[in-house]
Amino acid sequence: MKVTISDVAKLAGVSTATVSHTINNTRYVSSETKDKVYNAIAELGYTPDASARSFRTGKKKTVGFVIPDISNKFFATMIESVEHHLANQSYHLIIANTKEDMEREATNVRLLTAGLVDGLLVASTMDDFSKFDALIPAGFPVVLVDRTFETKKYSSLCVSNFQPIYRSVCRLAGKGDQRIGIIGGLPRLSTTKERISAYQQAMADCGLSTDESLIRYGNSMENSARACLDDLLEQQCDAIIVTNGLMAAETVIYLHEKAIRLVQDIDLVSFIDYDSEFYQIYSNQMDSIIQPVEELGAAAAEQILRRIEDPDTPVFEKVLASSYRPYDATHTFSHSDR
Amino acid sequence: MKVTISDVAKLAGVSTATVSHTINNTRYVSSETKDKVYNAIAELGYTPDASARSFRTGKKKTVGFVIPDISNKFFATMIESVEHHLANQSYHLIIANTKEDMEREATNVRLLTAGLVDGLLVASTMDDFSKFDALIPAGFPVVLVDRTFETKKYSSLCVSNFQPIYRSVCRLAGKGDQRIGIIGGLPRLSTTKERISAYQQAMADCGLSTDESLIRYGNSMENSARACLDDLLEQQCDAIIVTNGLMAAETVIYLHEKAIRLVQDIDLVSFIDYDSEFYQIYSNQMDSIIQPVEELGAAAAEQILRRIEDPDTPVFEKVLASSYRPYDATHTFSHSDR
DNA sequence: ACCGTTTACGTAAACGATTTACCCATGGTT
DNA sequence: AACCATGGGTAAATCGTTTACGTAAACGGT
Repeated sequence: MKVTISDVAKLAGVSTATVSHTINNTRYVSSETKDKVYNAIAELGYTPDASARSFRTGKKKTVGFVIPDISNKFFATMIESVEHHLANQSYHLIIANTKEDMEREATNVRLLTAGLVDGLLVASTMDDFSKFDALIPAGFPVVLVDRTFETKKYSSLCVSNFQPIYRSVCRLAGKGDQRIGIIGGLPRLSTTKERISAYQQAMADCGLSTDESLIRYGNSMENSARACLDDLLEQQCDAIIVTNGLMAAETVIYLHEKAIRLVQDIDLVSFIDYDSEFYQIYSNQMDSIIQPVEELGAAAAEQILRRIEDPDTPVFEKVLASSYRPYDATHTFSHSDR
Repeated sequence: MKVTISDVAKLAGVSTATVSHTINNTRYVSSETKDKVYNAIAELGYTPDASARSFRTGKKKTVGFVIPDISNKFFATMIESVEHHLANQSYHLIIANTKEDMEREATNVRLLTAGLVDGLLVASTMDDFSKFDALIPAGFPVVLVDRTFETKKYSSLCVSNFQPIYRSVCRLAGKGDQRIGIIGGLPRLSTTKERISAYQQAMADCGLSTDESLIRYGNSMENSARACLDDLLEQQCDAIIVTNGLMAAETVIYLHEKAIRLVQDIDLVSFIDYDSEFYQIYSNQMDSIIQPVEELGAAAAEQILRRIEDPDTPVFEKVLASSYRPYDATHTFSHSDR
């Protein structure tokens, strides 16, 4: 049924070694022999079996991406970018969704590292490095993306979190806002910690109250921002900082429901996905923090491929700068047109 | 270095066959022997090698998903749904993005079917069935998703396109709209064809002009809706139908820029992603057509697994009903609050 | 005591590619 | 003429599992 390399060899009148070498360009083969081989391949419609190949060579030409939420635009764009750069090097991408569940992350990492992929990209939802570390076989190529741990054991790529938040607090303070609230993501994540601590430091530096009740945590899923907002509004906030694009959308919608106007009644600063419709609609009414997602994906793909090539590549860490964009009321899309 | 099944067998004092059988529950093993095996496995930290396994069995436990645009919310949600249902059966998902490029689709399908996956899900961007068909090895399990071809050669899952469009035209006509324009997706796609023909038929049935200039095609990428809108607005349209969520967002933004008000100045009907912020914000100002994406993904996963299990499963076709939701001005999110 | 039959496991041959080790011409050097 | 280098090819080992087949021991019935 299935046509194998020896069928080709037989038809071409050469050995399987020669067929393999001509296919893979792995040593000189005379052009006449090459022709014979290629003709036989064409005639039989032969395709080398990928399983057999990766079994023998140990290379699978795949990388895994363990990610918390595929349908979150931020991660979806990252997947797209990673896939694009991997495909260029003829690698394939296997994705595993964890829904911010540590158990699912563990299962997926175990499965993927057990011979399914050559390397792993992880945006981890783990609260503790050792839990994560325990899942990785010694020497397995891993690159942490977006979320990292304190250790220098694995390479990591992320996006600046501290600076844009710090700056935005300062700007709000400069405008006269006193009570500035913040909605963070899951408290266990490195990104959340960095953002919250930037906020706290900036508040302190600006001489503003660092009241605990101004800090709330959502989970970036299931509309959790609403509860946070209820709390913050009760605190009479002049401004609110939202630390991801999903919750930003929830926030805007909820404020509208409550008839609280952006700019006039409350200032909003938010992480937001640049390529979303949401950005286009609201970037004239709130300060935006934009993360370079494409670049993050590109760099992650590049790094994991490098580590797969040479597992002894020294650990690499990079922080890509996010950009902070104060709102511009003259932006093309203006609600006040109506 | 690597610990294999025979290391385990040796340590446990049994044969490799026994180890294999205990791991896979594939024949009776006494509980004492089982214990010996499991102890040896634990002691050595053995994990069966997936490549070797899939080489031997021919099963890779993966399915490929060839998709036109990962960062499009519609497809991202589908990926999420598919991944979820596959993971439940301990299958993995390999994704390949085509960006609506037929060449890339061809390459990806070829690569994936050459031993990388057990089955393939495709939302094809091909204009011609035979081009697609030529890529698929005989008997390879394939399920077409969302976009299909006229033939009954492959199973397909899609979403109703005709009915909601037909209904929306009738509703608009009933409201007194005369010139109803439509923005379709890529003309070569089955979804586009169905939607356009529903539109044409409904227009005719309602006694309205089926002027060609009321039909425009965008490409669901790179802001192509704007050009379409320019044309349609020139045609003095009372209403516009937009056939996917991405272009719907573009449309709303563009109309705002032009200070054309929804409802008052123009009626809008659009396919829209239910779980998007966009839906929450605008579903009170335009009629929505909502596709059951989750269900589509679930059904697709189920079908492809079935075909992988038994390639002789008769070809299966299903159309899931989209829902048509006339707008409700009393919807919670109301712009007029402001 | 003898002969099936079951129970519980072992032996060894695949699976299909890559790759190593080896071979045989041929031609050029001493 | 003996020797070596090299180009172009072959045969066979190898990767780690699964699985068809085999078999020894225990059992039970007559």
